[in-house]
Amino acid sequence: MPPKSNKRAKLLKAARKLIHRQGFQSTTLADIATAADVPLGNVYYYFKTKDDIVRAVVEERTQRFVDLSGQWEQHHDPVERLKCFIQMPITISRSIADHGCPVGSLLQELSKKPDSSDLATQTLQAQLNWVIEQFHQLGCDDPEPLGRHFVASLQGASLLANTLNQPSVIIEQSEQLIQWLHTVVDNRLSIKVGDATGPE
Amino acid sequence: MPPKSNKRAKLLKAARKLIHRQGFQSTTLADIATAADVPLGNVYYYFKTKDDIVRAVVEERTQRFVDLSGQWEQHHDPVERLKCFIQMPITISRSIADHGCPVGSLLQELSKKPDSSDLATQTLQAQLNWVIEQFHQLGCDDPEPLGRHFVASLQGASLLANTLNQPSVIIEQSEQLIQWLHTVVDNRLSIKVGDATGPE
DNA sequence: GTCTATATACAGATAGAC
DNA sequence: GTCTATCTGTATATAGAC
Repeated sequence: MPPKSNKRAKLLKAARKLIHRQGFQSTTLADIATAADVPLGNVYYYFKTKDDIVRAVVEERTQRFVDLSGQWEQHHDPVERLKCFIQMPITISRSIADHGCPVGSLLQELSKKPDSSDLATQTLQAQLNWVIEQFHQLGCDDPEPLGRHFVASLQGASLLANTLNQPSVIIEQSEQLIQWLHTVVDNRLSIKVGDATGPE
Repeated sequence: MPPKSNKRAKLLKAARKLIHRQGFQSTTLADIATAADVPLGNVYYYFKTKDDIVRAVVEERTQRFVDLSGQWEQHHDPVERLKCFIQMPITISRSIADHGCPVGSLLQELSKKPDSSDLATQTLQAQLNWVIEQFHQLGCDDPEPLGRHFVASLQGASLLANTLNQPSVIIEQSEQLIQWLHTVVDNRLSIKVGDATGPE
């Protein structure tokens, strides 16, 4: 347990950063090795192939989201949890304006790669499922389209912020999304109040 | 003027298709040459470098949008023109579900390439400017955020349709966008009616 | 576990005959 | 203008010493 090397972690961290900045294909193993301060030949002790590295990066990102969303469970109101979700891209809006959404841009690249489509969509799928679950818990009759709109809005905002190189686009569109979220919740309440067939 | 070879056009067409399916970096000149039925060495007579090819593809796409939007001028109502815009992704929704938005996915890839950011964003910038102009002509006080929301919604929908491999996501989100468009127009009218400082 | 040196493959680009 | 053969660089991956 003790002197276990941290080289694998250093490689993963370097890979995550470089893949976000340069894309997967443009990032060479030599780039990653140099950034992690590990000799090139040693990389293969930790990862059999380059594909193994990107798989580890994606799975780490997915796990990170699972952990984060777990923390958000402390909020009893799903609306508050969804606002936590919106806060994510706002926090890294500078980085998104510079290099795109780390989830969305890698998804686009990997989805064009043969035999990688499951891996490609893994993180966004997890986010989408979680978001839909929140709308479900809010008692929305049809949570799927709402969840898709929610996730699509943020992905679209990220792409546009990247296009214009303006982090403010993320903030601006997030505000519009929060307004939309409130109208959705308000409509649902008014329906529930007047609808004897609703839950409770 | 007479027997001018069509090889350049065939190469461009093949490049457009392959870049959309495989991405720019994964598409080799040999791929393009084979698909266009042109010997590899002959490609360089028409395009100095591989970067020249992708530049031509992007500029062709931008020009195509300019031509299309020009046709839409026959509609006097900007709302009708915006609906024409929405119709674009719907028409190719199967293709988007399979390979992503041809504009958005190439943008993400090129924007990570050094010295390509202007080219990368060219087509989406043209679309965004045109959309904003429509909201401006509608008399909206603040057309920029509205235009960004409009474009972001469709890009987000395309990414999600690709993620889920479901063309229906495009249709579904487009319907939500049209509803939103109508509320924007209705609000603008009610404000204009009650606002003595408005235009006219 | 770590690292140097290198094998292998392939893609962009060029030379030069026709 | 067209095409074959090939050069050159570079990236993944491996061999094998330590």
